[in-house]
Amino acid sequence: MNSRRASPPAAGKQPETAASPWRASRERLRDRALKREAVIRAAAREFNRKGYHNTSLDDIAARLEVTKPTVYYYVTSKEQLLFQCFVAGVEQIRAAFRDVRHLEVPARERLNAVLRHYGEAVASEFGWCMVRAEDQDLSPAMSRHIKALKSEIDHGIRRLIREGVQDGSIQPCDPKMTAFALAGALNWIAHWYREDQSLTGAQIAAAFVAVFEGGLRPRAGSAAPAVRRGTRRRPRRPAQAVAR
Amino acid sequence: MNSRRASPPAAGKQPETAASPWRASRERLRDRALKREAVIRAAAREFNRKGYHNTSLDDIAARLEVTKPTVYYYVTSKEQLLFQCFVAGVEQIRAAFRDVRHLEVPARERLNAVLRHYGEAVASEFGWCMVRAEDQDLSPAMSRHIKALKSEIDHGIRRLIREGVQDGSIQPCDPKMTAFALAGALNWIAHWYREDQSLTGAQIAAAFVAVFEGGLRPRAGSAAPAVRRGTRRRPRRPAQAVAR
DNA sequence: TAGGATAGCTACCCATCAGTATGGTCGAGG
DNA sequence: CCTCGACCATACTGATGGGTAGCTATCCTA
Repeated sequence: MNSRRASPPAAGKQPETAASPWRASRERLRDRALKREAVIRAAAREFNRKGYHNTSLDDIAARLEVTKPTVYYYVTSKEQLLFQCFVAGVEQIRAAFRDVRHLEVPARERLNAVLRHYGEAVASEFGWCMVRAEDQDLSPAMSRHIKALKSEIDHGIRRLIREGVQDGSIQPCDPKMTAFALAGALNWIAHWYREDQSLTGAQIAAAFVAVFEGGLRPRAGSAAPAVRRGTRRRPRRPAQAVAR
Repeated sequence: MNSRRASPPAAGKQPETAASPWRASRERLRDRALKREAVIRAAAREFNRKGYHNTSLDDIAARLEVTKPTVYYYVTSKEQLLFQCFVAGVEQIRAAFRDVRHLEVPARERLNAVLRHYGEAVASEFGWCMVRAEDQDLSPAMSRHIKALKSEIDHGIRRLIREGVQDGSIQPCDPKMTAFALAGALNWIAHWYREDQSLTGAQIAAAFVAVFEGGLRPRAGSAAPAVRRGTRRRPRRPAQAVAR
């Protein structure tokens, strides 16, 4: 992603982008914050690939072409690493809420805008960490912190739904369940996006929003002509293909 | 830790149901399958509480008031334990597909029936394992197996969606994205159901299906009267309550 | 009542991995 | 040139936990 400082290639193996800042060994910039950020990103990528528990700090260090104590020079623990990844992801979503706060459009459109950003965040490199950071893996303090952030987002969605119901732009519904359904669908993107990147996060989010908006049941005046029955029994395939 | 053998109460702590079969010390049924099932269920419960990696086999054994080698007497590895839990959950969903196969109703109703069972399965005690069993935690062989099962379910949902579009009972849409959205929302139940069991799995699933069916956008002839604007800016709360 | 199968326990091995002690290198300032 | 501090490596510790070796107790069968 960022090949900093004019050091030619030197790292010819991993197709990963983002050459580590340490490579430019001579003119190494001594900007702590930048390196720390690189550590966080590397951790996010490894967590994303192998999961939190299957990633050792040696792995992360190796990916940066440094050693474990170097990683510990920038973060205090593995747990903090996960937490930072989580916060990085969540911050994108909080920004989405701030962005729509001042829009003078019906709540449903504000909600859709948030959901689109939400989807992009989940498909981003921090998406996995954000979605999968489990309270069980963290100290009670950090667990509380994460829950609070998640709850904030959840209630933000619920509020938009309530407002939409009030201003008539959203079908009357249970805000809590609806928020769970929407957020769940988007969160789940993190589970399959890694294996199927045929669409961008924005495209997926847009497709999801379309599904949420319209619903499954055909609308009057929509494309589908009528309730024509008939195709309800298919010819019974002999053996269910389990293939992949 | 465990006072074994005919000791009446001794374990007065956990409100958990399902007393371990070992308690009935005298007339203990020597049905391997039953005990093995108890091991699987205990594992599912512990995985559900603390996550796969944070659960040791000693934990599971302690919960059953036996020791680790006893657990290994019924399963060959921790990995297999997770796999069995996964299969137990997935089997409920496969059964749902079989059940609706012969219904003579529009595909949307068949889909809804599957989704309701799906939701119940996710909220069941195996839901967590089914949803969270990660290929990274399993051997390549089991990983492939799990992927195949997941793919089978995914394609089953897609097929119902396609059939619904054909028979006119479902709004035209992209079957793949729609299936992902539906399954994602339902899968995500496993993440919050543990902490919020105010509703049963069936109730949640029904609520979700209602959201999916109707969509967010108000329908003509529905409750919401009109597009009455007005409430779009709230009085701006002073400090966003992050509370829980 | 001997003998085998079943079922469970104690005690152990060992690989992994988070985290650390310690010491070396390099640039900057004196 | 010398020293200080920032930065990073080598090499270690300590604990956890998956998995096993081998003994023991009970029951069923003959």
